[in-house]
Amino acid sequence: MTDNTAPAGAGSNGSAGPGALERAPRRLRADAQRNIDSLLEAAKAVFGTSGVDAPAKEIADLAGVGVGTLYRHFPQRSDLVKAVFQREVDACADAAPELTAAHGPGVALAKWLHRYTEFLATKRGLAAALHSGDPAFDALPGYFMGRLGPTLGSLLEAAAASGEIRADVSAEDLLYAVANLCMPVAEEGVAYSRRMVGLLVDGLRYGADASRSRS
Amino acid sequence: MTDNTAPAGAGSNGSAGPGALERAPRRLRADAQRNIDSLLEAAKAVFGTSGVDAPAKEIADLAGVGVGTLYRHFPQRSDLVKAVFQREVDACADAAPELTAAHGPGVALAKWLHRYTEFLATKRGLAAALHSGDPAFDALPGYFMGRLGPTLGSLLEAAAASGEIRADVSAEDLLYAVANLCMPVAEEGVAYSRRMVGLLVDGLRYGADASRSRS
DNA sequence: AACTATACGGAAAGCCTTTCCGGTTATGCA
DNA sequence: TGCATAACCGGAAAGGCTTTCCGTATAGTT
Repeated sequence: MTDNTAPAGAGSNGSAGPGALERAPRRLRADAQRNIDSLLEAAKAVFGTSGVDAPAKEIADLAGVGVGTLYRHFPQRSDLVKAVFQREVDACADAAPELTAAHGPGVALAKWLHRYTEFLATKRGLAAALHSGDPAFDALPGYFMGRLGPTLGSLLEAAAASGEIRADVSAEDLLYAVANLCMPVAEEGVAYSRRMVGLLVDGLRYGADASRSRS
Repeated sequence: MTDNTAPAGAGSNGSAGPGALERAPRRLRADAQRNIDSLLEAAKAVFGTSGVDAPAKEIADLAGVGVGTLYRHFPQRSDLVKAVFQREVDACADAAPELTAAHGPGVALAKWLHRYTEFLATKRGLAAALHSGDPAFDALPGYFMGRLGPTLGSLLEAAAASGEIRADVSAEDLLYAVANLCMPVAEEGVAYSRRMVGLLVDGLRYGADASRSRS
């Protein structure tokens, strides 16, 4: 639990110094770090129960802190969501190399997309948040794209090069499309999302040769 | 403008008496009907400007009535949305026969799905509302399914029978999927939705023979 | 032990939805 | 035409949520 996720402000340190993890500005006061941990834990629990757009107070109460504290550490709701799911997003991105090593490009692509689907579909409300238009979630799409875009880009490129899929679909488009298809639908559950993403993947396969000769 | 849409309560009169259009309970008082018309007109305008989840007050103000009046005639926000888009949804459903007459089953299906896409994608926030989970919009998905489900069902059946698409996808799934794909995406506009729906349609074509022999 | 930068917590402000009811007005009847 | 009244109007009020703000408390330091 005592992970030192750097919230609010310490922007995704893509270009940090050598080895420096996130100690950029100063050391956090002990109680502050404790509260951040409590908040992340509480948020994780509440997100699972009531979705990512649960009332802020619910999270603060469960964490045993005031709402003021929550907002100071995570000024935007998306900051909290980002922090909570960061590890899982990373894991998703990291799964690509293994899949590439174990399967052909086309299969690797398909399997990775289904893994991404699984992640999104089981996080109640996450997919919706990605497209809500609510300014509170503004930063999320960018974060997802930045983290997963290159990963999917490589997979797509490889699969297209091997002629297994068409070459005219961008990684961003696909990430958004899958996220959209993972929106919860009345009654239906994850199974629906799986089916539809499968359909989309088949669509990628459909015009494979044509698009290749065209480009 | 002076259409006599029957709001709130006068459920879709699928089984009205002979010729009776919507005079079921009683005649509406003249000012009431006037206000309903104003509200519909205002809602249409505001939906176009600020999306379907614009503040109720904004609509009431533009219509020149109090919020109380709005809520009396349209207790749920979905009632208002439904009333505003009813004609367009009907037009969408009615387009199917023409398409069927003019093209082969596969093409007719594809063209109809694109027409549906066009409708959704140009109504800012409509797609989002369909899946928002917000109780205010609860009735919408059912309405769309009920109105468009049978239409798409026929198209699918015909296309599957002719072997142009696989037979293992339901009309409901597809309606939801397209609605999902029409969710607005940063920067991109309708073009994105068109592309992705096209991909999905290609997915339908992909396994055509396999699914046919399998069934 | 005392001092100060940091951080806490909840009250307050602001926005939105939804309900409610005293006042108004259209409508049918004499 | 004039009246009685059911139907309808409009906005105030209640309740919920987010976000800001600031007096108070405390960790870390000397």
